[in-house]
Parts: sequence; C-alpha cells; structure tokens
Amino acid sequence: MQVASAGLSSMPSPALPFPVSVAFSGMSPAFRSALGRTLRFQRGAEVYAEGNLADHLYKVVAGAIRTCRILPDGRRMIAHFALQGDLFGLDGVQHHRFFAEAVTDTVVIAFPRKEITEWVSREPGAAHSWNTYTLEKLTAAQDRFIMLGRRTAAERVAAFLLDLADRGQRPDESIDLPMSRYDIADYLGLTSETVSRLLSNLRKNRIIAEQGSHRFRILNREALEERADEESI
Amino acid sequence: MQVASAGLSSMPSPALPFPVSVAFSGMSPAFRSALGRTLRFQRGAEVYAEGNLADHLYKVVAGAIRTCRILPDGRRMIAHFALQGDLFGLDGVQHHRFFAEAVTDTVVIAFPRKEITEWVSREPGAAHSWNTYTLEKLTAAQDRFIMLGRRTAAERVAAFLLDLADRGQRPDESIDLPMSRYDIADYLGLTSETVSRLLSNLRKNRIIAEQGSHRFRILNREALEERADEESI
DNA sequence: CGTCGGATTGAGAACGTTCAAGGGGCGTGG
DNA sequence: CCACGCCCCTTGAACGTTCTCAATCCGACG
Repeated sequence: MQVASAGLSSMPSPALPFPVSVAFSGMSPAFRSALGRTLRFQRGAEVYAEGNLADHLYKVVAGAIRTCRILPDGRRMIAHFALQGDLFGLDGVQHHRFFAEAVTDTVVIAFPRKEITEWVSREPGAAHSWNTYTLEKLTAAQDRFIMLGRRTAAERVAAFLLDLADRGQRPDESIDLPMSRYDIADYLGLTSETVSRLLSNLRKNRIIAEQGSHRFRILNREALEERADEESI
Repeated sequence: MQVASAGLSSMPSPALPFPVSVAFSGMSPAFRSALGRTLRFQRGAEVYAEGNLADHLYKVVAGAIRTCRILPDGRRMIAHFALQGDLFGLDGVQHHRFFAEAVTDTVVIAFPRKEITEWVSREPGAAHSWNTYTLEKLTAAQDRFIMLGRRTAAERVAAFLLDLADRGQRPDESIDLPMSRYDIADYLGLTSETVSRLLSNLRKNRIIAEQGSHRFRILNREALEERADEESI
C-alpha cells in the first residue's frame, strides 16, 4: 500500500503551520507517532463509533474512510468519504455523531484535537487557517443540500464521478471507486440498484468506460458534466 | 415589530465576548450602529446576492431570512432559515455561494467579518467559542444530509415542525411559520403540494391544529415525534 | 366587491424503489 | 487446481411515493 506524504497539509490556502504539517514520507515511524499516531484498519473495521468522544482528528494516508449514521429502521446515510489526504472526524463538537469505517484496508494518522486547539491558540495565523478550513467544510456541506434535495439520480451519479475524478487528480481521467455501489447509494440518497443502472447507462453511452467494477475512465467529460448539470460558482 | 435583544449572543456555550454581545434593546440607534449596522428589509428583499463579497455576518433581530440557490433550470433549494436571534451569512469563504432574502419584513444587524476576525485573535477564549460555533453548524449540516437523503416526505415535514417549535420556544407549543409552503418545500427538497398535503394530513389526524395558514399548534407532540422518527443523539 | 398570490385538493404520470433472479469475481478449502 | 460459497453487482418487472398539471379555494388588500 502506497503511503502518501502526510501531515495536516491538506489544509486551506495558508498551509497549516501545525507541527504535523511536515511531510511524513521519509520519517521514522517513531518520530511520526510522536506527532500523530499511525493506525491501520482492515476493510470494514471501525475507526470510531457514534457517541465516542471526539478527541481526535484523522487524516487518511492510504485507503478510504466512510462516516455514516444508521437510522433505527436500517436506512443508512454516508456523510462523507475521506480519501487519501483527506481529514475526517469533525462530526461532532464533544461526541461523534456519526461512525467511521474503513472502506478498504486503510492507514490513518490520528491527531489529538487538544494539540490542534493548542496549536491554534499558539501559532499566529493558525486560527485563521483552521477557521478557513472549517468554513470550507461548511460551505461544501451546503452544496450537498442541493445535491440531495434538488438533483435527480442521474445528476447525482454524474456529479459524484466528477467529484471523485477531481479529487483523485489522475492525469488520464481514470476514477478509482474504492467503495461499493451500496456505499455510493447511501452517499447519494439512492439505492444501489439505481446507482448500478445509471453507471450502466453511462457505460452504454460511451461516457465512461469500465475497467473492473471499481475503476472507471471518463471518455467524454463534457457529456458527463452536462449530465451533472454543472452550475459552478 | 418586536425587536429582540441582540448581539452575537446566540453563540455557543461559552457566550461570545465579542463587544456586540451586549443586549441592544435599550441602546440608542447611534451606539448600536457603531457596533453593527442595523438594516431593515421588506418581505422578499435581497440581503446579499450569490457571488457578493462575504464580508459581513448577520444576526436576525426580528423577522426571518432564507438563504437559497437557484439552479439554471429554476429549481431552488433553501439552505437555511435564520429566525429571530439566528446568525446567517456564513455561506462562503470569500464570496457568498447563496443569496439571502427576507421571508417577511425583517430587521438584521450586520457585523463586519473583519471585526469578528480581530476579536477572535484578540480575546482569549474567543477562538474557541467561534470554533465551537462553526463546528456546531457543520454538525447540523451533516444531520440535514440524512434528512434530505434518507427521510420520507412525511418525516421531513414532521421534523421541520418540531424543529421550528423547538427554535421558537413558545410555551404553548404553537409554531409560527413565517415562510410559504413553497419555501418549506424548497428547504425540505419537496414540492409545495406535497408539503400542503402532509400538513393537511397532520391536521386531519389531530396532530396539529391550524390557526391561520402560518401558525400551527402541536396537539399531539408524541405522534409528531413518531412521524419524524426521532432518533436523537 | 373584485383581484391576486398563496394554499389546497385531485388525477395522472414519472422517477426511483422494491422485490426477485441471475451473474461474476475472489478467497477459501478440498 | 478446481469447486464452492459469499458478496456484490447487474438487470428486469412491478409497485409506490412524490411530482406535475390543473382546478378550485381562501384570505388579504385595494
């Protein structure tokens, strides 16, 4: 499993001067764990449960994490997919209001929130960086309201693929979908059957090409963007 | 129009020591405007447009505000209703990504964000308060994902009424719905007809009683909570 | 008293779900 | 190495919830 350069460096414009923001790549495991503890999770393993004390923030080094909630009747909603380089764990003030699981075998670094708080109050500019980061997250969440409230199934799936493509940043427009159709459905507020049908439809229309059920390549980005009804800002 | 005691006091547990947190009620307009500018908007008037510089934060003194976005084909989504005492305007890092309108005739106070930033960096504890506030907003947004992605129309309407009842804090379980059925629909990801039908249904089942189309009273809170499928945490 | 915007109600259509069956990939065990 | 089983994915058909279109109603206001 490839280990990415880590730290809290996926932060906003003024890169976070938090000590962990240095690249971890070449560091010894001992030093790395002094800044943030490295944890490994097997596919399906729980990182934290709903209700747990939210005393850490996590960064995905490799793999993928989903944060979910399950309703009493079994309906599940996925709030967020954290991919390589993404932070997660900000789903509650005191206690986690979602649970987090590994989508695939995953390596994360856990940073005590206390340290972040101290860093924010200590370093000049840190408060601004941190604030910008949470504000960006808030803004992204609001965009998702529109997705879930006003977009059709086809638009959601197309937008999801584009989002993954942009986050993946692969040169050849290939998309790695580590999660199952069920996961995608629970992220988009659909059913796995609908997701499957819509992916098939995109394949039939030569907009995407399948390379195994968890890897796609965008053949016609323009058409995909049209289906996502991209209205930027 | 009744004017509430104002300031940024609707903030998290450790009340914000931002200068404007003092009650405005008895102050002269001159002094009030030195801290935050008081603005009045007629029903339907725009507070800010999508794309405007997000250089202020607003507090509703009286009335109600909606923050919305409209898709190219006319579909509209309302991200947030700001009622008496609520803050709004945090819908973008640099520029507003939604527009804000007055639902009814409304009085708001506009605080320059610059002042808030300065206050956060100046006052001890302010950073923590502010951070907690944005984190609470982020958490609330995540809860809304479940609402929009996994709840039925009936559950959404019931939960919406309970939310308004709790925010309104009226002793007699009466709910003031300043917004139209269209607004409610665009907030819940439904159509106005569906909202209307479900409200009629609640009325027929003696769960709520109508007191004019913009005021309801909860007759049977237990039944309403059951329909909202309340699963706390 | 008439007009207008919003609210309500009905009927039919559509989108997405549900239920059901079949297929395929992968790991495990024989 | 092959067979089996387990997921997960795919596809089909029927169903149901919600939307769309349309008519009517109601209350506020001139």
